[in-house]
Amino acid sequence: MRPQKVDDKTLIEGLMTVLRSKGFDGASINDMAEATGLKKASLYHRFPGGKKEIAEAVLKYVSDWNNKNIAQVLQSEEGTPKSRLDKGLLSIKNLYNNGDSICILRALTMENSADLFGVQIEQGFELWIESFTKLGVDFGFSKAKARKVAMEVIIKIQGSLVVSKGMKNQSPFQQAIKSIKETYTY
Amino acid sequence: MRPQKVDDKTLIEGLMTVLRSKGFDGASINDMAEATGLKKASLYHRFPGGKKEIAEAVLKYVSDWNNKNIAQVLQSEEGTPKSRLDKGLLSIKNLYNNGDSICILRALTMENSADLFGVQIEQGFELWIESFTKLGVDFGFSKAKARKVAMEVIIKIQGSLVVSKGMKNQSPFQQAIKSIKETYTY
DNA sequence: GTCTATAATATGATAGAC
DNA sequence: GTCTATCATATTATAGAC
Repeated sequence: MRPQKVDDKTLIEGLMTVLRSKGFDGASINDMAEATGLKKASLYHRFPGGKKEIAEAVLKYVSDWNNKNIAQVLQSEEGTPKSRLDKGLLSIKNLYNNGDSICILRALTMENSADLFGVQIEQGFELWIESFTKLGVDFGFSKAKARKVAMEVIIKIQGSLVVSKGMKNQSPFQQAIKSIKETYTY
Repeated sequence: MRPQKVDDKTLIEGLMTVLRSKGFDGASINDMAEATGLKKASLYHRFPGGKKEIAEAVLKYVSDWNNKNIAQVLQSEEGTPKSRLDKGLLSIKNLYNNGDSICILRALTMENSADLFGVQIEQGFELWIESFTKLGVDFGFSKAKARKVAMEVIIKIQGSLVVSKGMKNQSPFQQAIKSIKETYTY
């Protein structure tokens, strides 16, 4: 065996970048090879199932990231609810490059990819909603109010990302993050 | 010349359905042929520029639709602001099949399509924002407040569509429409 | 204007050398 | 584990009959 040219994490992150900027149909194996520095056949060696397996691995990585940087941060026992909110929102800002990137769940929510990865996409959204709901409860909201606010938060993040990308202007996203802080602290 | 098999409007609407459910890269000319009942070569006859020209024609159709059903309705001289809001929101509900469909501007906001149709997409969002801003002014808001509310409305619509599609549940979209009415009437 | 047939290219995927 | 070479298929696009 030759030495591994690209480590797993770097590889997955490169693949994720391609998938979320081009979508499942728009991202060719060649695109992925160029982005990661591996050749097509090497990608097939590491993901024998081809493009579908690649997307599944990326979604698994995203799920792990969400658990670590959203769920665990927002629901941690340490720190005040406010400090956890700030930390979570900072992770989100970085995740979306301050409004310049698309959410990969959104990028994969087209007919073809939604058919293939519907469950993973659904669970991704669920995790965010549950995490923000629990945070709202810690802020003193009733369960019902907390869930309502959580939905509004997720919707605001997703919507502002769509608008920011469509209008080539990051401020809708940045404003949305600000207003989410106010939602919880006033 | 043989008789025209499909009229322009029916054709464009069929093409629009394919484009917004599969995206620019995901929609093949064959998909479009099947959806419209024409053969590939016939599509090339009517759109010599191929897929790009098809998408441009669809975006032109969308722009006209927006002018007629959003801009003109919201900014009409007739009726109360509230009645115009209700009429516009009803058009929006129908446009997105009550939360079951994706916004075509969103579907075409991927790297490839955004590069090709960036200006049209940008103008599409602009039109919505301007229209809702003017409506807000008619409701008695200051210009600044009206624009802020308009941005929140667009973001809420786009975000709720993403979440509804991702979670296979139309209620986020339906709730969003309700809450938009409240935004203007309380 | 629509169709069948076909060309040219891109893409997903595999075989086999190193 | 990575690579070059290759294949089969899908896709964009065109030619020419009706």
